[in-house]
Amino acid sequence: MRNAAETRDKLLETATGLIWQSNYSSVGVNEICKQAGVTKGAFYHHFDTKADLYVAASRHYWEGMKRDLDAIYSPAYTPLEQLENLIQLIIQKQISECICRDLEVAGCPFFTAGGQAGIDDIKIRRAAQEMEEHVQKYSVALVRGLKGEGVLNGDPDIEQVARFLHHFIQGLLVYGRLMNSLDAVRADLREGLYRLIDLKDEYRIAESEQPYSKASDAA
Amino acid sequence: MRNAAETRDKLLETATGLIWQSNYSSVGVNEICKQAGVTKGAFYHHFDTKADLYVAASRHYWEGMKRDLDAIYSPAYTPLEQLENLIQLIIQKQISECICRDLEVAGCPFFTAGGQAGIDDIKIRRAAQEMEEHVQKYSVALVRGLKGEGVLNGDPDIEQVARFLHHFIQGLLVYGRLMNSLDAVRADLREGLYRLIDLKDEYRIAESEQPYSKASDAA
DNA sequence: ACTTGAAGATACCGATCGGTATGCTATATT
DNA sequence: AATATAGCATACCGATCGGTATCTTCAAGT
Repeated sequence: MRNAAETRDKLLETATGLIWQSNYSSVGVNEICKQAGVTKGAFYHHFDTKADLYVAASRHYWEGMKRDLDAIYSPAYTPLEQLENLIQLIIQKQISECICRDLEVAGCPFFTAGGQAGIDDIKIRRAAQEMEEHVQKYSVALVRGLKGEGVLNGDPDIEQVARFLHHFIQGLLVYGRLMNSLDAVRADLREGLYRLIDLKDEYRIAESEQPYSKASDAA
Repeated sequence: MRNAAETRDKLLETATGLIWQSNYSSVGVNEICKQAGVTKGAFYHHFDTKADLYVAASRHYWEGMKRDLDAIYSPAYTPLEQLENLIQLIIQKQISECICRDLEVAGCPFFTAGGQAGIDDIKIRRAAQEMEEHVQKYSVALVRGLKGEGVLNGDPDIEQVARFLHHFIQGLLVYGRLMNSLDAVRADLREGLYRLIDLKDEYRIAESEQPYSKASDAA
């Protein structure tokens, strides 16, 4: 009974990290255990299968992301500020998540893994779908706020535009990861989102006048 | 010397198919050989490593896609028609590629695999980058044509918008695959692209008046 | 103090992994 | 016809795969 929760968390985070820098099927249980400093007996004491660990890690990861999203979508901010917060968060996350790794862009390991899962890996797929549903709610709220504020052109389908954001962000992050270039993400993120939500020109922020400097790592 | 090219092609296409319905690292050499009706000796006669097969399969896949792209981007079409062709091709490809498989949406296996590859799998990454570079040229040509035709609002950065298309399409296909819903792709593809290229309203085609019916499978 | 069960350690399981060594066979070359 | 080599088959390699069986340890409940 010596520190069960800590062992579990260590496994969760180690697994997330390893899956992050490669992918689900190429990361072995042995490797996870070794890096987590945990024996296999302990592993299978906490999780029935490797897939179950994955699902747990996915939820664990979402909890952290939920905190971030709650923060940037706080009612303390206007919808426009929330949008800006989102842009900054995406960039910032790539930096923080890639610390101690050799990647410039991480993306979301669980989402991409879910998109690559075969029909057989139902658990993996469901985990990604679950996260997708969660994040979609936040995006809908953002777009609804923007629309309510009257900063969008036309009369868009809110849920559809929310999906647009998601598609684009995911695609961009995969691209950024493929090219191993965070600058590639920076170059396209803002303008792409602006176009997808069709933000009125007068509310757009030019790339040259970004609020924070790129290197504001100060925690 | 009995039919070397055929054996090679069989391996290439079998590998592509298998990787398609799952992913690179979870598909074994044995499985590929078995399904291709080829022995392991034959496999390693044609390819040095599994990764080399993957790269070859990637190029083989690109050759087919290049033919498709050359067809839809033919000078016989106006830029607007080319755009419409692209939309139809993406949908159609998902249908044709998924025949005999249990997936509704396939996406591009090589691109997503490249995006998930670790730093170590340089070959896999390079293959995806290579294909990315190729397809980007086509997208640039499309956007340039559209801009030249004067059907786009504003004065967009052509290369950037071309990248936008790619990000969005890839993200959407991963989403469609995750949800296993081709309708999800259909629902967002056209409108998303329109917004990213900022096509003038008068040139947009409403979802309800699509040129071909959804079920036109006739080869 | 004694029991109980969670937490974890060690050793092992058959299966499969990517890859190799060697041999056979048919065709092309001389 | 003899030879050489591409094309392929069979058998096998050590390593690793996900998972299990069994054991110890330690802390809480009574």
